[in-house]
Amino acid sequence: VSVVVRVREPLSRERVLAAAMSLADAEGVATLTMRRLAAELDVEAMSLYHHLPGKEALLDGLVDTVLAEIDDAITQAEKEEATAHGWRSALRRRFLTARTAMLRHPWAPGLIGTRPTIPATLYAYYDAILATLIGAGFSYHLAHRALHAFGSLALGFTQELFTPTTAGGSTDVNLSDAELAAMAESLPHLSAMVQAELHAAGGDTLGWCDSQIEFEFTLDLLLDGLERARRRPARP
Amino acid sequence: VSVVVRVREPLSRERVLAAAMSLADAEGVATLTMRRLAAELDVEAMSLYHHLPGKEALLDGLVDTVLAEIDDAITQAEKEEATAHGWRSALRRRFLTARTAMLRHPWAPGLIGTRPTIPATLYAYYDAILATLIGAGFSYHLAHRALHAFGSLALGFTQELFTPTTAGGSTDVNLSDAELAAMAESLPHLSAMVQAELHAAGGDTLGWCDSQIEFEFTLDLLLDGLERARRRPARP
DNA sequence: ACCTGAACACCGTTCAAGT
DNA sequence: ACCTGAACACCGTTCAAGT
Repeated sequence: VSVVVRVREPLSRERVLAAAMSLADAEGVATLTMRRLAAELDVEAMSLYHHLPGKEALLDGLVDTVLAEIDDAITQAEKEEATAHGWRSALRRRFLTARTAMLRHPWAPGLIGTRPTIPATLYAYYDAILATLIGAGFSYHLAHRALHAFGSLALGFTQELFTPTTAGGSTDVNLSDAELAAMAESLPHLSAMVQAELHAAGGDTLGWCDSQIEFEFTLDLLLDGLERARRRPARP
Repeated sequence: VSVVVRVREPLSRERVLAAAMSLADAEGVATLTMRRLAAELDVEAMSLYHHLPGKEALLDGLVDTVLAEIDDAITQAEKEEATAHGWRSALRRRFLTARTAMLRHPWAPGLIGTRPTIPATLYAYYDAILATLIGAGFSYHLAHRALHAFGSLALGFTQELFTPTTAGGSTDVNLSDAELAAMAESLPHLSAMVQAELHAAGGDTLGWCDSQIEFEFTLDLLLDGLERARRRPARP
């Protein structure tokens, strides 16, 4: 008899991280358990511990991988080209590039926000931002404040509290007339705003709360403010 | 024989939430398990389910409680007084008030950020912000963008990625000369910034990364930008 | 009605044992 | 060396049973 032997590729830190990455992308970071991840790799949960110290290390590894992805996306050519157009467009470009990576991995912001220690990669990332600011004549003091002001925007995401995707009287939401009336009474401005914006968007629900446009608006607000602060050299 | 009977106060949703609140404040939201919370109340874990449908409801309840705390702190008198001084100082006051509540409950930002559904209380909170903006002549469109731009600032917290509290060569950090040199080489701008800022603060580590000042700086940056956008009525 | 013990289906992780 | 089974100490939650 002839026997086909399916040789399993040996496990490795890289293979484990890659599997964790696609599992998180596909089914969310909540489903990422050691047992489930092991099953995905056709292995027992305990085998993972030979390549990673534990789950915390796994999560740290995921964050590092995403940060590396961002850095890869910001190619040298891009950096130089953008720098030629000034610090403002250089950072704008950088943050928007980071954002595309974050959109690929929707779980990353939450993970980055809850990690107990700052990943070492992040320091290099901020050093690069600082290089741009200092090179443009920012004082260390103002550059420092700029870093804080950017906050999570520097990594391409925002902490959105207000996503009233289904709060309005749009067609795809089933609210009774009574409910709509109650909402118009208890939340008059919110209701009016949703109506006005939906009307302006021509009933196009996609135009309502376009996160890309909102992101760029907020970013430009900050960049403009910093540019003004930069030209007003006296410290407050 | 005389018998002293210690009558236990009966459980209630309020008592459970209050206990959860103080447990989270004292030991962090991570230690908040149904079993641990029950033990704190001198009761079995399963008793909690008579007053709350489950753990998700418990967490939702915690968020609602914090939001109610913020709303209580923004008294009517404050609102009116602040409104008399314009939308800018009204919102500034509101967001700084929210911040004090968040400082009392450091776990709240993380919880609010990860809750799957938006708490109903939040809609009322945003309706009040909108009332201020619209009353000041904001268009619904610009007001909408303002809400997104505020993001978590409206609830008094920021997603801080960069907290180099111990990254510098400060006295309370034990870095060898070799490590310092390595850092100065790999992270030149970050090192220089930390040095410059520590020197400017006169070696006062407290003056370095004062989160209150950083918060107000970012907030003013946004408020100034929105004020300029308000006076430039044409939509971009 | 309110509270409870035992049990179920999960976690991350340890450890001794396999090859 | 790399992988594994069984076990431990936890989770949230269900359910039948107590009072």
